[in-house]
Amino acid sequence: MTNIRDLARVAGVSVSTVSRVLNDHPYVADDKRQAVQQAILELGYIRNQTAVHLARGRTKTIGVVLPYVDHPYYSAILQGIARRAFDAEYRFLMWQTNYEEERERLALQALSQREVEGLIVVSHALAPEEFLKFEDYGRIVFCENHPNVSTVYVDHYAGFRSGLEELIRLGHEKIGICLSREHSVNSIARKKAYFDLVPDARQEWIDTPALTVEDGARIASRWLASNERPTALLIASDYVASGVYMTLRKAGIRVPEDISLIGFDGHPLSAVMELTTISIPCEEIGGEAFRLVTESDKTERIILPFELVSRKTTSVRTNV
Amino acid sequence: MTNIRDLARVAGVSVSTVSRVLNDHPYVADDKRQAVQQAILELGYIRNQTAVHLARGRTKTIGVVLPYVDHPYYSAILQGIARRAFDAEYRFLMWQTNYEEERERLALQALSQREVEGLIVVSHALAPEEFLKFEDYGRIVFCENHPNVSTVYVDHYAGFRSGLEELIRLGHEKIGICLSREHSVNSIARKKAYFDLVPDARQEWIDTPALTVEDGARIASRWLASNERPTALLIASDYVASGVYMTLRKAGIRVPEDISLIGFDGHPLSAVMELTTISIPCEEIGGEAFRLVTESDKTERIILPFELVSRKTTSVRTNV
DNA sequence: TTGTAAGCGTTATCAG
DNA sequence: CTGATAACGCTTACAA
Repeated sequence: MTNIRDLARVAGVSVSTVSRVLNDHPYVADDKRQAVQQAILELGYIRNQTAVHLARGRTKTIGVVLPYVDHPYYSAILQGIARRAFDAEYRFLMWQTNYEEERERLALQALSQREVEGLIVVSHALAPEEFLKFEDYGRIVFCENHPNVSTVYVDHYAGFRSGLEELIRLGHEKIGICLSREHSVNSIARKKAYFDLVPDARQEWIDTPALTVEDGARIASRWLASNERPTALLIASDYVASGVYMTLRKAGIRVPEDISLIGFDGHPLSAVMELTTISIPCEEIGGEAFRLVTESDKTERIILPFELVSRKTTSVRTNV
Repeated sequence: MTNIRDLARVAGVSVSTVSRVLNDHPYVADDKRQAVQQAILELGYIRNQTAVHLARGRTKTIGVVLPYVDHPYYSAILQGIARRAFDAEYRFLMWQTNYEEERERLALQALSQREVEGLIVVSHALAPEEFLKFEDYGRIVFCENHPNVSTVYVDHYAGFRSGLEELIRLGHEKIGICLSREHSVNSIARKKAYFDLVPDARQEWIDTPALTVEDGARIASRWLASNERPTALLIASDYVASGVYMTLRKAGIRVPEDISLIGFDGHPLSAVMELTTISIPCEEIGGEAFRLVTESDKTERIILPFELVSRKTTSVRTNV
């Protein structure tokens, strides 16, 4: 493999001059520059990035920790990261973790080993403190609301609150909620909003996990089988809400007459399904997280807005 | 930053011994091994992967080229790649291209610059030959059916054929198809199946692009507005099919009485929507592609199966 | 504007 | 089993 030294020899210059040409430095005489470029062509030289990384002491690569790729919320965030990374000529490595702590630790290890310069933690199982132990090795940005960390997030307490307020306004009293995971920060915030706002909030009306369309089907079946049914459901994901919606309709339940449904995320699917939803800017979360991890030099907290989008799955309570 | 030399000094051994300990080589005396391990703890040593990469001449990283992350087909493949990569202790860099040639070229550049050892090209805009020019730098595996390349794919001609045969068997004559992109290899194969099999195949009954739920809504509107309507639609993605389905139902069209619908991919959504679909093993495509790019040393072609899953959106033609 | 030479932090060969 | 020492391919003071 031809290297910078071969180039120098053929071009009749020193390696530093070659390096300067390669990096578009000023102060290189035109004839030398051309000689180097000529040699590059002649020898079919291609620069070895790994060597550049080592010599520069940086990789222009960040790491992304997320539980699943195959889920609209995460893939939307990833899309946001990918876009910004491309523009900034950064690369990123991804750790798809299934929420397994061991996998998350591997990302942390990569950070300490200087493989990546920073980490975007989209969602995680490990305690935030575990991540912060590695702060010395590079910036760590979360996409969830933890105290004292750099984070880009949506206020899920307020988000859920707005959904619940809407349902209460519509006359609903028996309201159930569906949470993605039992103990995630987001779920805890959402649960708090539920108990704070809904007088008749009940533990048994909290369903979890709510991550996939299949979860939606399960939640609907459970609702159908229960003897005291909520008249409204606030569901932490449009995907899941779609599953609930379709399964209920299949069973002859009328939405919104028999039950009101509100989803979350504002996924394009919700528009086509005419699902009332709380829309959040997923791509922007990813984009901003990328910005923080690469550009910011202090702990920053960015709160992105949500918006209640009323469509056809919510209405005034009509039954008991 | 403490390095291998510091370690050697503190442990009272040579750097080679340290390296041996680090790499679990045999032939290291127990006391020296322990001395090194002691030093590692003492100095809080962490190995620099970039240096390892340079010295070893390999990065244990592959590249993935794909147009969008935020699409169930691609994210499912990505999930398959991610899983296998994790197990094999490989990392991967992703180029999210929007089908822009310039972006695809950057992935190729990374291959030639030895940043990645191989490339999985899930879908692409550049001609396959452009990719093959870079074969010297590492293995390139496609997830589409091109001649003379390593590839993992589903026979989309046969897949579409099976869907069309089903519709014909059900008595449909006026059949339309929806293709993801106009000129992709998959679309060409599918179009061929259409013209080969459907006697009354018409150019105007081919709708494209069909990639997003919104495309589904558009396709449905177009169908509603047309004066000669197909009685059946074979749609290249479940996502799009869902959009078509919901939009038609909204307009009072009965599925399958008024129109039969078949989707593609076998996405979980199709089950909940009771969509007839042609199911393919997306994750396995990714997984096998990873295997080929990292393990195989010859041009290999792997054809993965599809399966027609009949559900509630197809029936015998009842109207004209 | 250019060149020399010392890194960057490892691995790996080869002699002992 | 162990240690010198030469790679790996590039960047970057520093001196000229």
